Amino acid sequence: MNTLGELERAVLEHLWSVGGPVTAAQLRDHFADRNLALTTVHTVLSRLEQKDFVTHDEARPRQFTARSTREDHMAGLMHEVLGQAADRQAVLARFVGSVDPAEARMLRELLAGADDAAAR
Amino acid sequence: MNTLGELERAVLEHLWSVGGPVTAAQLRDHFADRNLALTTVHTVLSRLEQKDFVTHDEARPRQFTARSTREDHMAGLMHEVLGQAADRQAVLARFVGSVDPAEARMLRELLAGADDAAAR
DNA sequence: AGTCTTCTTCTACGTCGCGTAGAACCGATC
DNA sequence: GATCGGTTCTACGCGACGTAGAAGAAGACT
Repeated sequence: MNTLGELERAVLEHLWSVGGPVTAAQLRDHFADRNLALTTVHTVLSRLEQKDFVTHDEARPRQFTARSTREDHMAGLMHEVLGQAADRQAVLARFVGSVDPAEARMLRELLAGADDAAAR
Repeated sequence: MNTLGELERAVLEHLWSVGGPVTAAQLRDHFADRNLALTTVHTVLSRLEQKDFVTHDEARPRQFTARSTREDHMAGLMHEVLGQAADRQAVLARFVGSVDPAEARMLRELLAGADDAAAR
């Protein structure tokens, strides 16, 4: 399963919110409060790369980018959890049983749309 | 977030599948292939207790029980993931966008029911 | 009651992942 | 080719987890 450390998560989060490519120096500056050494940022980035969350180009100041969007990642995590369940339906039932009403309505609409698409 | 080790997970899994109370000795026997010492099982159980996944009674050979069901636990995990998302709706959209049709239909029914209940 | 047996708790060690960074190395620029 | 910023290598400390021996407690047996 997914297992990211605190800093790893924070870095990935920043890559997501920026959306585009980011250099190690920019990351260090973004986390100025933590007073990180540049090499620390590089270490974290390379670990994120090993875990396939991040890629970098070959430009001289390396540009790092998140592989997937935050939303896809999280939806993926949810599917990962669900995938480990023996009784998927039971889990889904508990899950939707405790989403708030506004989100429930949104889910219904989304599901109705999916149905239309499937029917066509 | 939730972070369980391999053995911790396996033990919890067994408690879930048994459903009822289980002794440390029974657990050791269930994992006979691993050749675990009883104390190892106890350590794992006490760590699971610290993490609030397990309780035990005061009977002489202690009886250990999982606090929540597997389904509730997993639904809870899904909510935990969702709870960390800035844009919950976007995540939900991706999520339901990739459930298989049968499960989508089930979800629609469940959500319709929830709506009825909320409307009353 | 005193001891034997069994179960439980305490303490500890090895390993691994992560935060952290110095040291060494590489590529461009003056 | 010396210098300077950027990159990779190597490593250390710490906390979590698998693992279990040693010590302690609660009954059982005589």
